[in-house]
Amino acid sequence: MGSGEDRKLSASLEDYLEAIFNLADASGCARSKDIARTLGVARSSVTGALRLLRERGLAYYEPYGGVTLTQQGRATAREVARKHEILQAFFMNVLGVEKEAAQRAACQAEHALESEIIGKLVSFTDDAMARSAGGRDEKSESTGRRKRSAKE
Amino acid sequence: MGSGEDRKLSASLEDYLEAIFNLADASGCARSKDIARTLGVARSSVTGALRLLRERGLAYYEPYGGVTLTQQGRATAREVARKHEILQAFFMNVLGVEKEAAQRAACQAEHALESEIIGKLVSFTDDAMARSAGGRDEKSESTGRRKRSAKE
DNA sequence: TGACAAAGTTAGGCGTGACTAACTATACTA
DNA sequence: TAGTATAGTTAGTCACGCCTAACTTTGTCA
Repeated sequence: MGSGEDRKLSASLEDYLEAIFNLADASGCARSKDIARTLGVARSSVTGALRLLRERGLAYYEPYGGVTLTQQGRATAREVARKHEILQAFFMNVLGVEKEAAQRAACQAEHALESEIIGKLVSFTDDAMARSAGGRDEKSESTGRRKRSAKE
Repeated sequence: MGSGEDRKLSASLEDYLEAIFNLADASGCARSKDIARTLGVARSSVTGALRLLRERGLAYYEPYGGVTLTQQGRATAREVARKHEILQAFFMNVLGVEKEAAQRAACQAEHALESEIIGKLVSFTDDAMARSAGGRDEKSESTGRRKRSAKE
């Protein structure tokens, strides 16, 4: 049991991972300050979280250096981000929830639901969208899952 | 700000409230031991939670006495239980998730979703059920929301 | 009515996740 | 290059939510 703890991540650490993933995706490198701003926590809380992610083998991180994710960290973050997108798409496109509220709800629910249910939600959302579109345009834009650039 | 704190309840306290509500519903009175068994926690954890619920004006509770909910406690518990039922119905009846998994997922998600989304989920689940039944039998059994005896 | 079992509480501890305050490192600019 | 602003870390604290161990209260029964 040296480096990579593989216990289930807490909701909080999943949030950090997702934030780092999105920031790195947008600007190449995640800064501690930006992570703090994104998640609405103090900078010192970020430092603590980064240490935990490093201990678990999910992030590369040196004090005063930048933060990047390990291969495993990216994989986990991508899974969290995927859940988020699927849930948000369901709330918006199927239930008709307004974007901000859908965003908030997805943030909460992404930690609560297992992959089995997420999988069923994807099929369901895609079907519902296809049904409501009545086949008139190209299919399955529902989950908006084609945008992430596939680095790694 | 004397007795009734009205800050948002933690997921944990919502669970306690729901358990007390269901136990009292089933057997008239919630025992500490049964709450512990229901939630899979130690008896001492229940004692702590009961004190918090009392401080917030949600439960009547005397050491070594029984536990009952206040009017506000019952209202809150009913809302949590309602969310649970709606979510479980959606997972089972719309997504086709197996009962145990739906139960588990509802337990997690009930704390994450606000009333607006739950409301939309009700309409959606009812519609979906009516659609899939093709109007052949009486409508809106989907959410199974007619069983709770309406005391108070 | 005294002994015993079951139920419940108290005390103390641990992990997590946040905070503030104060410090250190880094980067910018005059 | 010295001063200063910004970024990041460390130290200390707090609340929450759980645990175990030991204690107290209550109820039952011979």
